Amino acid sequence: MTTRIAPKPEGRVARRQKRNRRALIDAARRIMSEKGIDASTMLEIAEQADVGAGTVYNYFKSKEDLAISVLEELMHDLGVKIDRVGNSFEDKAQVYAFGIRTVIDTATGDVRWQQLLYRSEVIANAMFRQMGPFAIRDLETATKAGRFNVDDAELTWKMATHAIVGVALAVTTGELPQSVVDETVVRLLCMTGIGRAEAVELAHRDRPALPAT
Amino acid sequence: MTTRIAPKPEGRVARRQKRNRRALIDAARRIMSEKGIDASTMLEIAEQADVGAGTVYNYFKSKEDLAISVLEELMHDLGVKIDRVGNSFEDKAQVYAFGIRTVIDTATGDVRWQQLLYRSEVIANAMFRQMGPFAIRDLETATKAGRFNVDDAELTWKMATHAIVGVALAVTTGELPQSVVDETVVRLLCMTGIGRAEAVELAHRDRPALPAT
DNA sequence: ATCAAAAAATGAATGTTCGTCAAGTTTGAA
DNA sequence: TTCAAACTTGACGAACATTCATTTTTTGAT
Repeated sequence: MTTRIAPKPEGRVARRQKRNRRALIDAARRIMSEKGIDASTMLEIAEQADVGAGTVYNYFKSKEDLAISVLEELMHDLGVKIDRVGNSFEDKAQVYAFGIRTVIDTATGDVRWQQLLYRSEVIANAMFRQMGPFAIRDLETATKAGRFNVDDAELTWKMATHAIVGVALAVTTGELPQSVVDETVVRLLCMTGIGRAEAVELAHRDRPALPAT
Repeated sequence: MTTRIAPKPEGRVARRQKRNRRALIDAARRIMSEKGIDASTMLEIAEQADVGAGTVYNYFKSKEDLAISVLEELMHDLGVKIDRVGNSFEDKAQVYAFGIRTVIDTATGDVRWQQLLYRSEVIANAMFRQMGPFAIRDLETATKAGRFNVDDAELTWKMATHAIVGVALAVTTGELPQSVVDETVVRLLCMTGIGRAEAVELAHRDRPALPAT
């Protein structure tokens, strides 16, 4: 006889807060993707999310903090999606190859990413943290299987994220042509200590499409 | 009998402009190195350079533009200095290895660089442009000599600059220990298509010190 | 159901900084 | 000396991130 009505595992407040947080991240992503992080204003984001200007600061410490949340979510989602597909490969080296290939394709192809690349260190860091667990695991697995030669997977992944963002930015600005993507994958694979010939072979295997957004 | 006094190849204006430009870049470098690019104000830079606030904009289109000039000069100077020493090596692969090693050591060791790393894409781009002529030439020379296997040196260098800045930033923030520098050089050499064993050997050869600043 | 205290939301106000501009100064040629 | 062009200046406007006093909503005790 403690309670007759169903227990409330989550109050109205919690729900509203979840809604607000979600609305803010969605609004920020839309606006920041369109105009770039710096050119986006907190007021516009708040309006788009339908909350007061001050409310944003109940949820995020600063504009930078909000941008980081946006980027981390973007990276997290892509990481999970890649991981689901990638696990189907037999060759463990191919798992990593598929992952970096897909990230680069997304970074250079998805308009939602392009404006975000201008804050390289922020996006690279988000990529490092959110996709790192998968990428580092793949590097280590492939090394144990004798395919790669990587003893500091964390460092290798750190280098890879920054290189990926750098190339994606150069492609986006037109400084480098889209066609460098292939060679970028090859170079990143070379970084794992396999020779170039093997890297080329690995980079050119057929790969499945990602499930749609 | 045209002029008796020494010819004036350069008027007072030109001299003042040279002084002002120099003073501005020096002031900007000092202040930006200390507080970071974003936290530096144009007013403080102008005062430090002893010119009016508006004058800065006669020399630089914007704060960003001034920061780029600072970084390009920093990169240019280091590039030239490295190039002078590097040319003494017989092994062409060693020239490139020495170059990237020195850049990383400087980036992680010189306090004047540390605050600047937070604008990764700007500093990586300055590095790409100013040291690119040397680095790309070295990559191509070593490839022709059969030491490296690089057919798109520009891309390889683009990736290297971003990776270097990324690692340097991680070391600066304490996210990665200083000791990763060795392995970073090895990975960057791997990127050139030589195998890992050779990269390790190349990275660990003795190297001469740079002449002091 | 009522109410007071706590939590959250609000948007007007604050403070900072970039970049502009009208007014003043310097330059060097005539 | 005179003058127009080029340069310098610092006060100012506009934009924006963040703060904070107030108002609104929620909570839980009675």
